[in-house]
Amino acid sequence: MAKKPSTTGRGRRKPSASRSAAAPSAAGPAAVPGKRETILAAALEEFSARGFADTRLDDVARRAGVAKGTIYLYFRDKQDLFQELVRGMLTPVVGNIAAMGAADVPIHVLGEQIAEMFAREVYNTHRRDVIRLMIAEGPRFPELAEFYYREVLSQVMTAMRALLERAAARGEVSGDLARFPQIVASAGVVAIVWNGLFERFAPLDVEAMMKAHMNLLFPKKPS
Amino acid sequence: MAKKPSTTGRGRRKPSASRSAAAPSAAGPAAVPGKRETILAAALEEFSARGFADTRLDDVARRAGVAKGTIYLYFRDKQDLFQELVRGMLTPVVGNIAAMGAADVPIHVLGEQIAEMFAREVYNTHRRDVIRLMIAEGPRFPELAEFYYREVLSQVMTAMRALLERAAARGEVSGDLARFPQIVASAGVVAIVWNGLFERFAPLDVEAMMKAHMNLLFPKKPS
Amino acid sequence: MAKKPSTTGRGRRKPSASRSAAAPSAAGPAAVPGKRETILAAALEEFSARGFADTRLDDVARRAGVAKGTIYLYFRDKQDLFQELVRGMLTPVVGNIAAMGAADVPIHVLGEQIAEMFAREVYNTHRRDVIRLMIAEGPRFPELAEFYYREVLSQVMTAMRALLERAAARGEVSGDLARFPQIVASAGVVAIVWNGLFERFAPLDVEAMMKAHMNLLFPKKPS
Amino acid sequence: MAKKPSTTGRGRRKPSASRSAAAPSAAGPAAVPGKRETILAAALEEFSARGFADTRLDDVARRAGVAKGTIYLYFRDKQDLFQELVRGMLTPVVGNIAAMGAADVPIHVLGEQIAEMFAREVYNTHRRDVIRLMIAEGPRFPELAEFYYREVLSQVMTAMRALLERAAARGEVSGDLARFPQIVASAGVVAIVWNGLFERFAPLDVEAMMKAHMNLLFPKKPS
DNA sequence: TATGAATGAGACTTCATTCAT
DNA sequence: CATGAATGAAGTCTCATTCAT
Repeated sequence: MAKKPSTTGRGRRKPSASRSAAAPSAAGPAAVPGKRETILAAALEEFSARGFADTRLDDVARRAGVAKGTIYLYFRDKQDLFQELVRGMLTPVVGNIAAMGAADVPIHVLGEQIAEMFAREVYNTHRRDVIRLMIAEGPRFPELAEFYYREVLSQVMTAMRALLERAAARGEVSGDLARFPQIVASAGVVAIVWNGLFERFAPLDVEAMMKAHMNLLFPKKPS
Repeated sequence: MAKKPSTTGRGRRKPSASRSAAAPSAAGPAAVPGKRETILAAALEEFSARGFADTRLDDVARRAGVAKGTIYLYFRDKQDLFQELVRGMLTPVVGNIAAMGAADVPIHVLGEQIAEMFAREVYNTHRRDVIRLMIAEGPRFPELAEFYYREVLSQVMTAMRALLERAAARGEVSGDLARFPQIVASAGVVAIVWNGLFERFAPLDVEAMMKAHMNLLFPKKPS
Repeated sequence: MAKKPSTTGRGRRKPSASRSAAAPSAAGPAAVPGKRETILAAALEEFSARGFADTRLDDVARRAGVAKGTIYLYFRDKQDLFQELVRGMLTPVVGNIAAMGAADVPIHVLGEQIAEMFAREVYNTHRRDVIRLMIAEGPRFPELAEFYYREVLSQVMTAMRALLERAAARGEVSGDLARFPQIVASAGVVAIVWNGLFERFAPLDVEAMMKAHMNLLFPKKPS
Repeated sequence: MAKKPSTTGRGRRKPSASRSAAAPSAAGPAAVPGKRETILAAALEEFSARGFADTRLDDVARRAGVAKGTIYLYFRDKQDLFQELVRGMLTPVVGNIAAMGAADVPIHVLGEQIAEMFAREVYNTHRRDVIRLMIAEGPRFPELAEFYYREVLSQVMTAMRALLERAAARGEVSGDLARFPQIVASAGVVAIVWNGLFERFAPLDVEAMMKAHMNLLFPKKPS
């Protein structure tokens, strides 16, 4: 970051465009269909490996097999590329959770399903890397954090809360859980963070831990 | 960082010292007693606000009220400053946990104590910021992550595991918890991460959530 | 030079390439044909005037009429620029001497030819400046000195030795000269050094001195 | 070098003192008798090893066993230290040559004596290093070059010229030599330069080369 | 005299962004 | 649409010099 007014990089900052209007990321050229995706895929690799600040667009371009200038045909700037990456990766999962809340299965079954879904759809996916990025760079991208909350997390939370309230009404779980749905996901978050730092020498088995956690939160026979 | 490993330039390159021993961060000039601490405090503010890469030593210096070069009297370089900051902040808490494992109180009481201690000693402290930094920058500082694990976390884990195993032997908790002591801390971690991103518009009450979590993990009357 | 071998900073450090292969100086962008040469010419002026350490790339860039960053498109760093300059200037002369040894003229004629060639091809040329640089900075560039010896001087020496041995066999010169071909060139070297220091107030006529020297080493009528 | 006006280093330049008046180097404190010499000795080592620009006063101070500030009690600045070093080392040899011209021995004997004296008093001495420094840094120290010429070289030249003119009058040598006394010393200069660059892998036997040269210039039996 | 902590100007190098082709 | 050479602002680190003790 340079000065307060500007936002990120070091280079010349566009003297215009208040980061909201502008064209590229909104619509984008539809011409070569795969190119935007190619760039996003390359960006994912690079951002995951180095974080936002240390990723060079040169490397993204090289990895995507395009010229550096081409990136600017599809994205306003580095930050826009980053945001579009996160947005594109995380938006699709929103539906999943809402769907899970629909089925009316016992909470302890649901817990296992959630753990499995998380492992399958998120953890063993590049989405894990994106969430890691979100966690790491989020404080510096308030806009993005807010977007992420609004478009993704809040919906997940709503679905979870509904689901937990129903279970509470049935006497399956404590009402506290509905107040803090984050608790249900906490093992997953910890796994992402932990393995982000210590995987090399102290790896954590995400799914096993999540299931253990679920079993504690939702005992099978509360008899 | 900018400069490079080349070999000629005006200054002779430091004979290296593999970033660990070396003078500055080890002892440093003791002359003005508070100066090192002043710089560390300023660094904490800046790193917390902007992350590692975007923090300018110029700003650290200005905030500390010293000249830029002075920083280099006490720290080898920006990375050393960062590492010393993390090290200095987190090392002191190691003892706390070990101490808690000693007392032989019922697990559900211990849970509350842990939640309180975490809120008091970590969350409502600059240590929260340092942990946030650690989480954000850790993947790019393998050395630091390793150090942090070795000096801090592994000891916490050991103490927790011991404590949980004793409780399991007494039939107070499931044996699964001893396998994943991270679960006990997960609410705290999630709180740090969550508030790091969403505090402005969706703040999370850490202590309340941790206590709720503890009550779920360690029910008061398992009768 | 300033920056350092650290590991974090914004830019990923170049995977190194032991300062010899690597891209820039090898091929470089061929686009604008003259740009590399323009930069080298500017570098020659600046290095000649100030020496390696005191030359600012800012000045080189200004003189070449390019932006500072452009230099890094063609050369890895300041040292690479320096080395490429020396290499490019001196390599071409290698052939000259070898050619002179071919003709089988009396040694005293050859001596005059060498003196003339030296004056024309080296002394009254920017090559004089490069040799001056080589002499001044060589001790700090062992690699470059070695390269220079291997690619240039050793070949010159070999040619000279052959030439002198033939003359010795014919009884034209003492065998000592073949042991120390440097002697034949010594007047030229001294001229470069002398005028480098004292030209303003005590200039030395190189060609005259070299011819005088040649006449002493190779008397016209040894009868 | 910073800007044209200033002279060398990078640090704050004294806004005053036109490098000529000022106290330190002129008289210097006489108090601790050896301290000035200690510093000069340390400076010799460092300057010889690294050249002017790359020598750090920190290292000079450390080597001399004094504090950095102490250097400024004896020398105005880095350049003054350098100049005093060169001056102090070379001034003493002035007398030697003048003395040699006095004795009226045959020129070929004198030649051998000069070669021996050079090897003994200069080459196998730190004076070699100083001359190397003079050659390397001279172009950047016009004043020093001038001083060196005025105080040392010109006298050597005068003595040599006289000596050679007498020999020429006696018919021992060509009159050309008196025009270019530098020729007599050229082998010595070349040796210093050559070994400065290539000693590691192609060392040159100075004394042998000088004697060979002398024998060529002053044949033993011109009968 | 001597010290050595502190200063801060300076220079190298990087890389986001632009724009002529 | 695409390219990639060129730009130049920015930031880290160095070290000559000062000055309070």
